[in-house]
Amino acid sequence: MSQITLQMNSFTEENYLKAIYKLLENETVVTTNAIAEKMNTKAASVTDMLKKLSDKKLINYQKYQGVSLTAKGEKVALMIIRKHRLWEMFLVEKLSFKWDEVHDVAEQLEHIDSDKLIAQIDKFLNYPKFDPHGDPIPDANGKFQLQKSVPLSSLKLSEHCIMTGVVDHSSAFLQYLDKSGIVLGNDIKIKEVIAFDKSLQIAVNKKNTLFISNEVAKNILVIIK
Amino acid sequence: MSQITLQMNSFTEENYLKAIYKLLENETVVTTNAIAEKMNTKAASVTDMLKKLSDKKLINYQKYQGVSLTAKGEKVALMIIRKHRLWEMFLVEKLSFKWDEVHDVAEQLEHIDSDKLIAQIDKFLNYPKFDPHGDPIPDANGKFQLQKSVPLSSLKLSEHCIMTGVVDHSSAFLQYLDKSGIVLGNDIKIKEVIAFDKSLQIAVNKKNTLFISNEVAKNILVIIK
DNA sequence: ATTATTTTTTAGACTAATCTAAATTTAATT
DNA sequence: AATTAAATTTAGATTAGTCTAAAAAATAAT
Repeated sequence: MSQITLQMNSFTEENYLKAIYKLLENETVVTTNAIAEKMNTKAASVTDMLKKLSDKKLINYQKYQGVSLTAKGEKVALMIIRKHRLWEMFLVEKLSFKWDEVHDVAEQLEHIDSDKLIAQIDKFLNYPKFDPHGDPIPDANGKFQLQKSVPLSSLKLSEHCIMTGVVDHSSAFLQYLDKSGIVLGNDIKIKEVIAFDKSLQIAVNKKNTLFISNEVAKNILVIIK
Repeated sequence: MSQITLQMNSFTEENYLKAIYKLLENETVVTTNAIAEKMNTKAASVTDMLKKLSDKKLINYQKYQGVSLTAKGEKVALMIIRKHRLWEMFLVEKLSFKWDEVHDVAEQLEHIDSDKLIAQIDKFLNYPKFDPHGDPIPDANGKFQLQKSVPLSSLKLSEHCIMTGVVDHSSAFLQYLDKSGIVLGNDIKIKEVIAFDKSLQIAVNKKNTLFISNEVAKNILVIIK
């Protein structure tokens, strides 16, 4: 049986590209040592991989000069991040994982290779734009929703928003949200801002009115509608 | 950082164990060549792996004598089969994959390592006992449903079952089944029982509705879901 | 019961990803 | 500008999994 060798990237290559992508969010060029630290490996191993990724035209690399991603490399990285975040969403929304339990499993699931699978998961979740940590989920073309999440505490009176994530992942906080019926994707409107302590009166999904402290509001991430 | 070497099996080891398990369903001992063929590899590679699996006490192996699984090896194989079949079920039931589209993806998903994940998928699917092909799904202890087949004619209204075999093996009957599109492993639901002659209206695979006589129903063996 | 054939194993080599230790290049400091 | 320190790369090994070709064992056939 003939086996088409479709230019696939190994798990390891994918992980390097993802690490480089994340490091590039802060810097314009990333160093060998930074990658080694992030990947929990040694600089010599990184150098070897950089040559390989460079040969495959996934990164821009000149000896001793650090690396950046090519358009092709960035696309690959974004698709992995897309898969990672969609799987995290799936685990939380459909399989009742806690927000702090999903990472290790998503690290594995992000490498599953099936366009149909990820398209169906996306659909099953109703095309979420943010993952449970409030991070944006790139679409199938690698484009992000251009709005980024902000703390609920930064909103003004009568502003309208959608809950996208949390800052504090402690189970104490998550349990509080649970008890209060505040769930990812909820529509939240600021009904009153108490000047004294910056506590808020909010309407959740246009009916459930409740009071939350500024401390809580600072830990809830939202996008403004 | 100290890395605990938790006796994990690689993807490759898992695939060998699964292949051996499947070959053992027909034979009491399996040969190097049979494994090579199933794994799409060469006999020499198989020999190397057999030594490794034997060292890990996952198989019983004596040079030139073929192999069988140890209790430990069988447990590992069963857990992979469990994961494979649960994932297939998930893909078909929740993500609207067709039966013939699920295999390749399930081959990847079966190696994801997370007890919680598989427990939750099982729960999410409401603890199915059979996969979309009618194959039984081992439980978390590696036990299969030891339910015995009964004639379809013994079921009550709206009961749900899986076709497992026939009583009458005549070619006339088998041709009738073929023509009616009733295949081993099919999901069958009793939609109506005609009191007068005990004939049935059934839904095959949740869509294909047809009428069968009591005579036919007596000759179709099923297990109740 | 020998010989021929098939099956299985060994020997030696290859690739991907990693490592340590040494060499080289760049950056920082006097 | 010269020297020291830090970062990076090279050289050479290692491990998992694979391969080809040759050797050894088991099976089949005369």
